Amino acid sequence: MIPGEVLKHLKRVGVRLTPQRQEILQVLWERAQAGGQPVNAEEVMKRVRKRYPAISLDTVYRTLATFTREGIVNELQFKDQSRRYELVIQGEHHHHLVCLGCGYVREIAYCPEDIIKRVRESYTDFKIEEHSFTIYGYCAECRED
Amino acid sequence: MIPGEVLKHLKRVGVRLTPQRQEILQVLWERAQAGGQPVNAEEVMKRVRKRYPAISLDTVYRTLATFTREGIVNELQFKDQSRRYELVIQGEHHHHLVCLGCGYVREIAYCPEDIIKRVRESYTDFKIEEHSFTIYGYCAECRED
DNA sequence: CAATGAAATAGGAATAATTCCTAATTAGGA
DNA sequence: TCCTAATTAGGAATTATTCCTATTTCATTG
Repeated sequence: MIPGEVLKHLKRVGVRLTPQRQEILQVLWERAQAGGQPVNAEEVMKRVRKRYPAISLDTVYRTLATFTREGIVNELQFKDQSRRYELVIQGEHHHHLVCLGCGYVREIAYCPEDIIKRVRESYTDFKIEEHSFTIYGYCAECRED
Repeated sequence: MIPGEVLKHLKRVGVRLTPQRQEILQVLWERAQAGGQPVNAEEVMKRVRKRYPAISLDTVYRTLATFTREGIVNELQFKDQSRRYELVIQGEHHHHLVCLGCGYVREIAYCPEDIIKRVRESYTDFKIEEHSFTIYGYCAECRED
């Protein structure tokens, strides 16, 4: 089930709850339940099409952008050039460990908050909005040595 | 002048020193001298063409990939979808503060080494190769409030 | 519960960034 | 100087994302 909170939030900020958006949310939710591997737009489209065959890729992109703007979704940009998305779980914050071989993503709970705080204090004219921290390497299956 | 060390390194690892590569290196070097704002491939091509009009974009991409592989260049991927590159200055390591308005990049010296260490220790089956840490926000000129 | 208007959608075209392909050229060791 | 594997130019192809526009629809209001 889609978290009721999210639906309430969308309603509150005046984002219409179309069936397409509900399906996309559903797909993201299922993904989060099934291990939290981030998805790209293409993948979201494929999954949504199983239940809603007419959805366009453009709608998926627009919706993901809207959800990102509303803080419901995180838009991730790794080195592999395609954006991936993950549902934001309430009050949770994490970073990623990405395998350069297979692309598998693991969450890491640590966050360099101390550095962000220091940067905020030393660059007072810069208004910090967000940050990304990603560690790349090779997982057990992909490493060669 | 291009750092002699880099040329030596390329020779040592068997990477041919073509005029195209020298020009690209020169451009990256000049960029580093002039404040260190990272460049994308298109920009590198434009600059190289001033002195070497025939160079192709493909060559620029290939060369930047080669340099990255050799550790001479850092390939950066910010949220704006285009890759940017910067010359690696010997023994120096830094991260970035990026303006979401104008794209201006500032270097930050702090690095979350402690976290990387901890991750290395707790995920022993994962072979860490690199990491990226970027703070996004708005610079003095672009912030609205 | 029907009308209405702004918001959202489908579908395809357009754009942007990057990579691929191939014949021709060239660096640099022998 | 010769030779060969590495590299290049140029354009085509691919991939990811955004734009465009006519049509549809949500959800508010009467």
